[in-house]
Amino acid sequence: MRAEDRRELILEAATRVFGDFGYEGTTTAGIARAADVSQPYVVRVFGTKEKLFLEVLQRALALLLSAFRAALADASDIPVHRRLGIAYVELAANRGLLLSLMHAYVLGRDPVIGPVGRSGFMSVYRFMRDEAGFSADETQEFLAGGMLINTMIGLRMTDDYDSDAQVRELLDTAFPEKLDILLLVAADQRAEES
Amino acid sequence: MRAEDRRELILEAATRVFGDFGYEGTTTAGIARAADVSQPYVVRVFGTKEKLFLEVLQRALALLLSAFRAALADASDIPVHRRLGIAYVELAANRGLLLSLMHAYVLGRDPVIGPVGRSGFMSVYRFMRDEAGFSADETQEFLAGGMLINTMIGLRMTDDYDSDAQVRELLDTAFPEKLDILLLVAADQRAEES
DNA sequence: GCGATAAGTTATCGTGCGATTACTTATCTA
DNA sequence: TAGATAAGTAATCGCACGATAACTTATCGC
Repeated sequence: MRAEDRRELILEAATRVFGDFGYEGTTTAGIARAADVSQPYVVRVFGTKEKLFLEVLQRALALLLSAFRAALADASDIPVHRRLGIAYVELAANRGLLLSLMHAYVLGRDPVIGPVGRSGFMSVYRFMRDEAGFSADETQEFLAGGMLINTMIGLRMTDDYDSDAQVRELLDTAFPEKLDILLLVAADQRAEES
Repeated sequence: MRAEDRRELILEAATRVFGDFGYEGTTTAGIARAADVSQPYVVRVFGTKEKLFLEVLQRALALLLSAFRAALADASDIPVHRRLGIAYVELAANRGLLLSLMHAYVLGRDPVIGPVGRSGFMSVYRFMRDEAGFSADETQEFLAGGMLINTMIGLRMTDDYDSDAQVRELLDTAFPEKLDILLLVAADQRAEES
């Protein structure tokens, strides 16, 4: 296989594994297993685990912004707010994408990951303010909702959707639409892990 | 020193270190250094690193709920929403407390930490709904704001408060009050780390 | 003051990890 | 078709980590 294609496959696998286990909790061997290549190959292609994580973050952010721009450009009678909200939740179908970013967001202390996380987060903020035309208040509220969504995904709260009425109430409120996507992804994941 | 007091000192130190480096990123030696005891002692008191983290989480959650209950009981003309919001931000003065919880919130995949994180989060949800009298929508919005605050702390976004106007705008919006607490804690932290 | 118990430490061990080295296999081109 | 180049693997290394074992010091009741 061409190195470039293999690279992309490893990046996708790494996104899932980093999302599940976090930066420190992830091993290059785990990524290699998920990508069905040898562990040294993962290291050789990306140099170090840290560089691989940074590439995962950049790719995730690029996909996020690209999805937002598509949702913004897609003229329809649905209000922009809702269009962007739907686009965000739909990103959860790309397993590990939002979660890998979230892991970076709680590692601000790291001298390498910290600055990348901050600048990545702010590039989303800038998109909202400058491209989507949100006010500061609207942007704050949108981002807050996004962070709650990330938290629900990180906690795997959907696991308790059927068994706990209050979890159901919370998730129904936090995901006014497209909750079905999340429940489906979660079911897939549980199936894969067993 | 009495074992019970030493235990509490280690828990406080562990809260800070887990908050900074995450669960996997934290070493028992790092905690020992922060608590000024030997590494094996940390392990002996708590059994394993995992058990120590679980105790950190339980303590953090207990402090959080206790702060909320105090804010709720404290009769004043300030509306409940604002009182609870202020109480939450004030918890950031207890370094690592909110962040340790946040780290647990993105480790839902872990068979031990996952359930604890979910039940911890839901106990906050239940407080809002049952004790504070929030509606589902109000609770969702409050929690979303909380997750954004956690993210700002995790990213150490305050580091760029002075140098980036958009960061300033974001933080001023996300922290309508008591932002000063955060800026102060961040300054302390930077001083300590250098 | 002495034995027991509680509160610690130093030294060390096994292991899992990221990374390196040396090797192998396939593909393309002169 | 030889030989170069790209795409991979197997074997291994050094080390940092969590945990254990063995030892030391202080405190307190008798």
